[in-house]
Amino acid sequence: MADGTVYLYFKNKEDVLISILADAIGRVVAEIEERFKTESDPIRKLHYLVSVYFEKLGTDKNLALVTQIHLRQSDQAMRRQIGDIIRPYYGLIDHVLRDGIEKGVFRPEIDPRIARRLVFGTMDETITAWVLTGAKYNLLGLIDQVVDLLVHAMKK
Amino acid sequence: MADGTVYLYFKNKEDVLISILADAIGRVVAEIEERFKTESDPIRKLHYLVSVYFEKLGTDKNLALVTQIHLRQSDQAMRRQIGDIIRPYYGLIDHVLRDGIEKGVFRPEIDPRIARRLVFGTMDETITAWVLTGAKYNLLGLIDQVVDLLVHAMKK
Amino acid sequence: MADGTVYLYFKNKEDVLISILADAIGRVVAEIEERFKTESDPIRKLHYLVSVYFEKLGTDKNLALVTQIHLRQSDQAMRRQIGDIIRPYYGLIDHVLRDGIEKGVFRPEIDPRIARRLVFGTMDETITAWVLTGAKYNLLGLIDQVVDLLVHAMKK
Amino acid sequence: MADGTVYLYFKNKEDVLISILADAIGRVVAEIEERFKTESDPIRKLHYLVSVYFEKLGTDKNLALVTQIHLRQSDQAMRRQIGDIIRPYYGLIDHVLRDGIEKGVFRPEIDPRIARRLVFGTMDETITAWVLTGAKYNLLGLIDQVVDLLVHAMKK
DNA sequence: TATGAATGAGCATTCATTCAT
DNA sequence: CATGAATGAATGCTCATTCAT
Repeated sequence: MADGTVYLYFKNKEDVLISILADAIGRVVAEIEERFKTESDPIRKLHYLVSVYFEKLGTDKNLALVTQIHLRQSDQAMRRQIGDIIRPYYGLIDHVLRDGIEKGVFRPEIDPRIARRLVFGTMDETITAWVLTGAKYNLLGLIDQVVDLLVHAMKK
Repeated sequence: MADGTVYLYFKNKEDVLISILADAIGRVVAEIEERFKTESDPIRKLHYLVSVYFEKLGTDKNLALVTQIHLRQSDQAMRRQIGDIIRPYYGLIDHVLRDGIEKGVFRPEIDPRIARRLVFGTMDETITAWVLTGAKYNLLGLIDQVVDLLVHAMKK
Repeated sequence: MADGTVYLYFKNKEDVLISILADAIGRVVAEIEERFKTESDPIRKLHYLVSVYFEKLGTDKNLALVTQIHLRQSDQAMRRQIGDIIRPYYGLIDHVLRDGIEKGVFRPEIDPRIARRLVFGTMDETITAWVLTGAKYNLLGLIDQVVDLLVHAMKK
Repeated sequence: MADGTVYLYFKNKEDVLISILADAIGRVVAEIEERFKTESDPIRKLHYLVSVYFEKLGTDKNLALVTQIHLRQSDQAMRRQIGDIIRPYYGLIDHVLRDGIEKGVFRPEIDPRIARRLVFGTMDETITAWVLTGAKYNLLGLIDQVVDLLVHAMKK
């Protein structure tokens, strides 16, 4: 595909990266929401929250490069757009946390906003470390250990 | 300060950013190491690990902008340098985790490498979120809640 | 032509200038070598050596500006490249000088290295003077007089 | 001497280089003119013309660097000044040539303007080659061979 | 007189974007 | 629809010059 062809389908480079992110996050969120319809256990929900995200990025190195490397070089205007796109996923994390608290599985004293950063930050750091090594090992093999730590952080 | 002035003190733009990071991490690590000489409780060590880092960035918005925003736009060569600079801090995290496991405070089954990403990823995400809001609230007020989550994630 | 366009065809500004020189000298040398195949008289060879060089620069003011003005502002690294490019032409001068001495046309006591500087220096000075006047007169009209001086300098 | 001190004595960098040249050429011209008062042989005059110039540059590498390298990077305005400064030396060359023709030593058919380029071009090329090798050999050792070639170029 | 830290105009180069084909 | 050569705004850096001390 030639350089110029991109501009037939996207407004600019920003639009390309944003679209890739929006598409990926959209699928992740849709898949998780679908699953949540039939899943009520907060811990299994949290496990699913992490595994779908890891699967999507862990099986698509280029996508991971976009989200963990290229999108980090964005300016303020773009960062706002990124925020808008990720918000639904943040919403799912918040939902799981509140649900877990409500159901007496997670500690009621945790602040969902801070716990959300724990969850997303841990995932993000794990994926970035994996990308920067050149995706040499299997990211999916870390899911259980990551979820175990997150669950312990919040559960009663 | 004029454009050219910076080149009297730094080799290039990369050198400016790297020097700022190296200086800050150096101070953080030195301060923590000093404290660790008289502190043996892994949980209080972890608290200190987080608070010194938060204090350094939370009281210097420009430093936080450099570490959370500007340094993220770096190329591969620079990322390796950044890795070298942060490694001592990673070493401190690892030390606390191993020490906590040895002393029977943290669960022996946790993988320190993954737990390190939990610790650093949570801190990083928390600080980035703070910077992106324009540092409108006090970052230091989050220390106890962040540490509480991290401790629960790992303790027996 | 826009600033950036040149970088589609050349590595950098140095490459532009060097390529122009290499191309010109390459043509000059090829033309002279071709002629030398059927020419055995050293004096006529010397005449041809000068006239091809003068013709190339004397009919292309921009080329002359590059060789006599722009390429003189080069740094040490570039000067070495220039030396490598001009060497074949120097080789032709040396060939003519040695050939002339062998054939008993030029004085055997002349040092070819110094005589080469006489030949090239005279040509260079003549062309530079012409360029600096704005190429207001016909350079080619000087060929016979220049060659006459050079021949007398060396012949028995 | 500090950077700024230069500007107490010279208008700008151009002025520094120009002054160095003017001073050197001035001394060379004065010395030659002095000698010419008691010398009437055109060939010995030519020899003196070359040797004083070679001596001045050949015993002061920095001066040679200025005249052969630094002054070549000048712009049009500066080149005119350089021309004005060298003109007296050109005048001496012209004088010797005309004198030699008048006295029947040099061939009457030579054009002094072109012969001047032969003389100056050969000297210039010889000195530049010497500077570019790092002044590793003794320039003065070439005087006799250079003058011999120049004399043969022009004498009857 | 002398200093040298600070200056900022100038320039080579890059790269996201355009547009004639 | 697709191309890719051409574009030129943006930027990192240099270096001759200035000026407060």
